[in-house]
Amino acid sequence: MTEKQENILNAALKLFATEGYASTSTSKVAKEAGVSEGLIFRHFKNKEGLLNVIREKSSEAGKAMMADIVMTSDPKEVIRKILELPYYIEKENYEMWRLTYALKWQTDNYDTSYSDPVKVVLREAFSKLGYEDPAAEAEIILMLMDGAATAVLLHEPENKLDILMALKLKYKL
Amino acid sequence: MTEKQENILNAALKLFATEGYASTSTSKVAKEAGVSEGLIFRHFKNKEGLLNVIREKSSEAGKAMMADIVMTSDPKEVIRKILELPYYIEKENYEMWRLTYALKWQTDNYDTSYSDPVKVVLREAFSKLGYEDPAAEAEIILMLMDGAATAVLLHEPENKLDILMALKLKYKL
DNA sequence: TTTAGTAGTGAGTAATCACTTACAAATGTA
DNA sequence: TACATTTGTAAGTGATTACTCACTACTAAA
Repeated sequence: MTEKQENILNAALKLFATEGYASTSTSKVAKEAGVSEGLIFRHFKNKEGLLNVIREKSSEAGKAMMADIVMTSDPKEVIRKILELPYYIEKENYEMWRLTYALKWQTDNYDTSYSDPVKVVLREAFSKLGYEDPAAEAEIILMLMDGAATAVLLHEPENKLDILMALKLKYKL
Repeated sequence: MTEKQENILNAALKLFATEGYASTSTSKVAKEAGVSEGLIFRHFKNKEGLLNVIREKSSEAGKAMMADIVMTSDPKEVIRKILELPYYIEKENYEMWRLTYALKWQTDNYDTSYSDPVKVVLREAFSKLGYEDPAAEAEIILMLMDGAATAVLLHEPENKLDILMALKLKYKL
């Protein structure tokens, strides 16, 4: 991965995340990256290829975060880690997550590859804890995580820590 | 509102919701609506004007749904109604909500005008019920609603009713 | 019946789109 | 050094974009 390739990827991530994939032109990406427009096509074949590389990187980052959770055996620990995820997104990864969440609403684009294994682990966790409907509880936790991530990414509530505390209390963590 | 105007609005809503605002051309909207492209600009000035009319209609629909909740006095009833919202979205309104949720991720576009009053009512409700941190609880309910709506709109979980039941149980409704 | 305003169209417009091509510069490799 | 490959650019390409313009058809009031 050369320096200019990374410049292109960084510029594309920034622009796709803030202005949207469809409304970001390849010429704008090139200008932001400080390279000629043709270089984008040399390295990434086409605009979608560029998006796919970014998506793949994001997907890997997501899987890495989930991998730790999937290996956790203590059920309360599993739930705690998932609830904490949105509140420990690092500033430098905001754009990546914004883009990921925005792309969810594109028609073709629904990927369960790294939420499915978590769902399984969650069901086991709630089962161990004696909850009545572990499948429903797993779904609820994921909804909660999704809603929390959306809130953090879009309007960053000022009582973040209070919310997380109240959440933990709910699950007696 | 003439018939052709409504045709344009319906076509635009459908296409904006399924393919995205930026990647839907005015010519595509015109074709879908069965009118000349020029008519769109006669009636709605420009592409953004067309979107704004749709947005305004959606916003009114949203406010109407919230109005009932804001006037409810019984605290448990307030919470129940909000949690139920995503599970009673009518099929005919799916496109409207999909578009609303997708547009949230557009930069300029964060509108709290009809979630703010609900937040106030929720805080009161949790306060009345003796919860320790009503502000955080209100935020959590809204996150839950948001996550549930996202789930329903994007992948329509097959255990919808179980989830809703488990949710109600959590708040002793 | 004249007049005026609105509804509607089809053929334009310049600008921008994603992408290609021809070629030069840099880099590796024998 | 000689040669092959990769990296990079500038100037294109046709297609599509949002939008305009000149015009006709229709409706309603004076």
